Amino acid sequence: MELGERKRKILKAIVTDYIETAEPVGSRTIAKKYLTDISPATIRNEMADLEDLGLLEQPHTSAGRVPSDRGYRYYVDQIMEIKYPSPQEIEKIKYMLQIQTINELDKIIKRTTKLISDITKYTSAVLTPSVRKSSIRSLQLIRVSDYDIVAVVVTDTGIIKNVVIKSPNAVDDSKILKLNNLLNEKLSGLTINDIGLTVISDIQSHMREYSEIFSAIISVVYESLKEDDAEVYLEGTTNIFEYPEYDDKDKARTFLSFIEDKKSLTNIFSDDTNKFCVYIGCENENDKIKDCSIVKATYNIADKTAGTIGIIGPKRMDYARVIGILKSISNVLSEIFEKTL
Amino acid sequence: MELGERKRKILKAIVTDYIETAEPVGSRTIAKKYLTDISPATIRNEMADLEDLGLLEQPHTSAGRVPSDRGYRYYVDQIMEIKYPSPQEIEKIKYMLQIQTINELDKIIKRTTKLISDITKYTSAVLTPSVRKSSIRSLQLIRVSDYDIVAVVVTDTGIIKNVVIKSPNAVDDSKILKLNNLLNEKLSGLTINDIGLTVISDIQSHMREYSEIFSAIISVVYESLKEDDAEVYLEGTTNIFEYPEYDDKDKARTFLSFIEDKKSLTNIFSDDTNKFCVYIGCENENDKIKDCSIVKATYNIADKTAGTIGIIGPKRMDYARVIGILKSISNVLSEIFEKTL
DNA sequence: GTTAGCACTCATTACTCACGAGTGCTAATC
DNA sequence: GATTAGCACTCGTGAGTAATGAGTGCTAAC
Repeated sequence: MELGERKRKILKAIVTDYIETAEPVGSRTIAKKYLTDISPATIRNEMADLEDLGLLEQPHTSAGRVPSDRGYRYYVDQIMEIKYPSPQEIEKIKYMLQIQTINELDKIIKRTTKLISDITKYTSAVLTPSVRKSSIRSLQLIRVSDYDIVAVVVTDTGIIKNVVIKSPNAVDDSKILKLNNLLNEKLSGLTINDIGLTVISDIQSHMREYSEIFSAIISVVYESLKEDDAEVYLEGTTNIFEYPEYDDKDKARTFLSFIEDKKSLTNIFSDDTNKFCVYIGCENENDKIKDCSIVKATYNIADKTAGTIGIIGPKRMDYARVIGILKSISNVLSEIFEKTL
Repeated sequence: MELGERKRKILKAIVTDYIETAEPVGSRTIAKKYLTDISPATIRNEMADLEDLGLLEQPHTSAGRVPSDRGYRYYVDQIMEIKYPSPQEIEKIKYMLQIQTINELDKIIKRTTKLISDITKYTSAVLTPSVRKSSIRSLQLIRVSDYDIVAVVVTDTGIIKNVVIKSPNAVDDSKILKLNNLLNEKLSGLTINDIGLTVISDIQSHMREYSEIFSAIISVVYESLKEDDAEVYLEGTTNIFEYPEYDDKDKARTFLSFIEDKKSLTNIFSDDTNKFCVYIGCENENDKIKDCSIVKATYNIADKTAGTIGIIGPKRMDYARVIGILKSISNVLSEIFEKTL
């Protein structure tokens, strides 16, 4: 859709003002604050056009205009200029994410989640990397007691996963060692999806003597790695109370109950077909967040897409700023995780 | 405080009715629903007495009475009879907690959290066991690359913890093996608090040749185990919207922002001096939850107090039922965890 | 094409008033 | 002396009304 220069300016003014004030913006406000050289009447005409185009909406006859979902979309795609954090701010972000002594993957991701919600003042969500999409770097069996084995899987993305295995018959250290070496040799480098029947039966043929223990191990390990284990961390869930759109109890409730449902949240954030993505209002599939917007970006571990960071908030969101922040933090994270482990 | 039989009955009626209806209860209601043989006027006199004793409160002159914090306390301590789930229900709980194929500690605890909030309709919080209070059962080093080691610590309470260690100089499998054996021998059976300078220097004396690697390992492992790693799982946070006391936006917000602050939550729930505990309203130290109640109970792993389960909700809470449920679930959990790993 | 003027719409707020639930007190009753 | 009926009083709640003002669309003039 091609828009004249003046219409663009008016749309921009409306979005900007509405993001700031949360009040429908009228023609007079625009003429006074944004476009001092045109009269309110002209602006009214233009606004009527923009409404006909579906970019603006009127809550009721005697109110000003509010951007529609399509209006926000046009603003995001065609008008807005991304506001990136300054180099100093980015340095500060880097510093904040690595400030502690213990800098495990998990800790950094948790810190990132908190940081995003602190900076943006929206609710942040971060998806941890999943074992499923990673390949196995090392698999180690630890004998805890005669019948208890712990399998530790380390992936190329730096995830460490533990699986407890109850062995059907007693194991000793030498058995464990043999199994260990074999499994490691056969499985390392493979992703979960690579582990099929051929691989399993290949290992099995080398392991005739311990077949019972082996099948106990392989089934539990496989089961545990197969399940989608990506988790969503959330922070700043109560930030929504800062925004008048959630003054209404039911609105707040709907939002929070959506947030509480980790499954659908995981679904949305595990889709990493795009490095970067904005969903505005009814562009969201889930009805519960038809009046929210989601902005998300992926981050890499060892140069491979591993997880997603994002925020969720009211449609009336400072897109330019949020997008700049998320893109920057996503870069910082990928940089930190460039060499992992 | 000694109360006459009739006063006890009236207090009980008021608490019961208020818990059910959330409306201040008047003398007429009591005379009609609970104590049909006394007249409203008599009940009014008794209620005035109970108010003088500080057990009841009046929101305003022309309203009925509401239990005060002390009123609830008296009810919980002296009047209420705990409503335990039926044996069938307890069987169902057991079943629900172990229904999945993968029954790791973590999964069971998460399921417990969800179950509690589902059954009680309040917000549930469960504290995971902490490494700090456990003793080390096995410590295993895994060599992931020349400079990367993962230490896996398994405790007697079934916690498995991973620590990533960057070695200052390259390590090979034989070094790892030696370190492994030594650390295992020296550390297993000890709690974190037991690991002092004497133990460390003892190991160090056996490890002159690898002193650099050793100190890298021991410092990171120690650091990581020392930090309080008990986590609080939450479920049913939006349940509060069911209760009219949180109709007010600020009330809901205060509650949720308290819930979001994992630190203070962990603090409250890590106190396991009592196997079972109820905090009513202003008995809570934190101002944010002065009009909430908390009920909590500890659970055991391998016959040792390991964590806490609990709920948090409005003071107007079905104490008899909640207490029965939590005590039962705590027992079920301890039973499941009797033999761990 | 732009703008001033004006009638019209409609959410918001303040105000009033009747209603009713519940109390405390007094006097009569058991 | 304890219990109860009767009654005046309090106070939150909800309905109804009117004034206010922000903002619009339309028309006619510039």
